[in-house]
Amino acid sequence: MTDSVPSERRVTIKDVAARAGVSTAAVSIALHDRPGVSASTKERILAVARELGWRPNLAAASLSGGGLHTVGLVIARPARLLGLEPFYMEFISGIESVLVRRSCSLLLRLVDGDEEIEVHREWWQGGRVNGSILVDLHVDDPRIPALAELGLPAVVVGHPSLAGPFTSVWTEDAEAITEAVRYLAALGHRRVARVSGPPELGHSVIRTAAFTEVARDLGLEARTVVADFSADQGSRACRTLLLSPDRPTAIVFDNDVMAVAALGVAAEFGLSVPGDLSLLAWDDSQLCQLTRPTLSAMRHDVFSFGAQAAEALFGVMTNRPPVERLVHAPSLVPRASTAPPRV
Amino acid sequence: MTDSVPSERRVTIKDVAARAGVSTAAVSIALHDRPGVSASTKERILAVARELGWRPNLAAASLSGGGLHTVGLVIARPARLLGLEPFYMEFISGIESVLVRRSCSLLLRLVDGDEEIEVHREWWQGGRVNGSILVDLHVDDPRIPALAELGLPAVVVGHPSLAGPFTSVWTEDAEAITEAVRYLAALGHRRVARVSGPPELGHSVIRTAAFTEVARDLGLEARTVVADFSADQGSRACRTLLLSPDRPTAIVFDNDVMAVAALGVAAEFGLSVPGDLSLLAWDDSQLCQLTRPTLSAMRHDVFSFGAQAAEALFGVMTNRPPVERLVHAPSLVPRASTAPPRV
DNA sequence: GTTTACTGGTGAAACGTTTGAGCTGTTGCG
DNA sequence: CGCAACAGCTCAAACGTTTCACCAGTAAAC
Repeated sequence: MTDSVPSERRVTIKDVAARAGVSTAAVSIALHDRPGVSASTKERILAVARELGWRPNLAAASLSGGGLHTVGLVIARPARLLGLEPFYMEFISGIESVLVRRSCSLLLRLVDGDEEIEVHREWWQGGRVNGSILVDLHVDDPRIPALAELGLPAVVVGHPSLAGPFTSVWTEDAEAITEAVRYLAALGHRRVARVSGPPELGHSVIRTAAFTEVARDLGLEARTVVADFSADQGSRACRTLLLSPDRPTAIVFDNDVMAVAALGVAAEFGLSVPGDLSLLAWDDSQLCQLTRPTLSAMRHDVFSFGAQAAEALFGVMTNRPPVERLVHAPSLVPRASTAPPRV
Repeated sequence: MTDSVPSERRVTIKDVAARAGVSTAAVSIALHDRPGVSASTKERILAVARELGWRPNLAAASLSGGGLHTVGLVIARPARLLGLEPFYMEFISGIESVLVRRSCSLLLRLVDGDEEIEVHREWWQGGRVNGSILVDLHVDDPRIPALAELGLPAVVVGHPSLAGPFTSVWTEDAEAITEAVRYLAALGHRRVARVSGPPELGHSVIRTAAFTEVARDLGLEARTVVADFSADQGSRACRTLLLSPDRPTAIVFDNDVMAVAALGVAAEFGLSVPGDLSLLAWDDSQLCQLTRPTLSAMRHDVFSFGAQAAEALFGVMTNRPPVERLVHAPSLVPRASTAPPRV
């Protein structure tokens, strides 16, 4: 194959201006649909721009402070864990669905440790993002004060009580887990357990508190075992529970991957699901419908969750007053993995 | 909460220069570790930069043509499908593992239709990316000539025969599927089938050809049914196969999601896996180990695949001579879903 | 017929960095 | 001693936009 010619010089706003017989300022104005040029010249400029195949150089634009082009997302989880977890990809899809309409792109970074703040600082001070979305909110999250001081426009995914001065988007976890436990109680379960995500995460704490409270109210025996969302630790946690003297007859999981893993553990133990053991997943993805038995789950529209976060971020970036956005409460989708306990 | 002060003015190279008593040029030189300043001044400059908390403004840098900061990735699949498919997130993780070491970020875009070329054009001409990774290569892919003409540094994930002038990174699919079919034949299967991905994809074509060829060589009865990687279509394809007069005793899938779905279909039909039907997945992710029975799979290290692609891209961006990189052939991981057919 | 207001535009500075040409002072060589 | 070579540094232009102050013309108001 012949080396393709790397094409002529990049066409700039200057070229458009020259060809249209106006100044670059006029071109800029026309392209942004701002008042200052007549309708006819605007048309002419736009036509020329189209004809020449002009594309904005956003590096230049962001240097001189114009436009919103990029939002940042940093995910701080071990890379290997991310593959299986459908959550993030769906969340990202949701974000993108909003960005695309605004011709905005997503800058993504996966980090292992706590270098997240530094990444945000580089991005923001480096003029590479116009705003960021913060996920996996911790209790007393150090990112909050750090990013607030930077003046970075951001939206936090997590409960407002943890979000400091930032706009936050969250789901009503407490309510959802209450619904879940009530449901299990209604089926007749008296000993329920929960396998949670990492206790540093804000929503883990919230769910744990609500879980404990509703169980007490209903007079159930309840315990929570900590895991980290991975299949491995989910299995381990499940084994721990099943080996305990008074093993629970129902288990709620903080995501779907762990619930799927638990299905395998139940098989190991020769327990039938849902006969001997009921399982309830969280973050209902297609995963839950692929297993046999299918998994009952707390459904949560992650896609539109991401979209909401992005919308909120645009609100912040365009200086609309901050709001707290409750997306919705996950709702119970009963499938084949939950049933009354055998007596 | 009080509005946090948006912090003082951004600290620029000029501030550093002033404080260190040198010119901005000297600072730039020192920061890039280029020859032109003495060791002592360099030290001084770096110290001042650190002290002042200077961060490079990459918008400015890329305007004046310096440095490699961003690589682009466009994924063109329906957003909803992306959630479940572990492939991309793992692939992205692999890319990131390389980028991070070079302080480079990933610009991501999900598109629905064929607007991908336009996105690349905007990114490249807009000075937002220094190079891109192309995935899901089609036969006669229109992106190849378009991007070649742009002069965009890129790496193609797919077979070199489809990559035009670009460096390509690929896995030896033909070899792998040959291994898979040989394995099934060795187990005693005489009627094998395959559920493929979309036929537009380059690797679908390659796999189909190889599958047909090896089956003929081995004297097997073979057929391929087309699907699109989704659980839904995977199930449908599987049903089609199981309803056919001479139903196959073994099925190979082009990804893992469809194989998992097939497990459910087998259950519907009252067929035991692997007794009545052997299933073999592709792109072995943790998903394959979560099911009961666990799924035999063609393992493929997607993470390092992504890493390789990123490495290759850096090669291209730094003008190292183009090479074709074979990552490796997927290898068979036998688990519980494959066995000799019941007679 | 002068002032006022507005429309439609221009010119130039600014954003923060890189880079190549040029300048200075010291050292080495003949 | 005179000149070349070089290290170490400075100057200023350039990258492509945006924006703000300003100006010319025209129309409306008085």
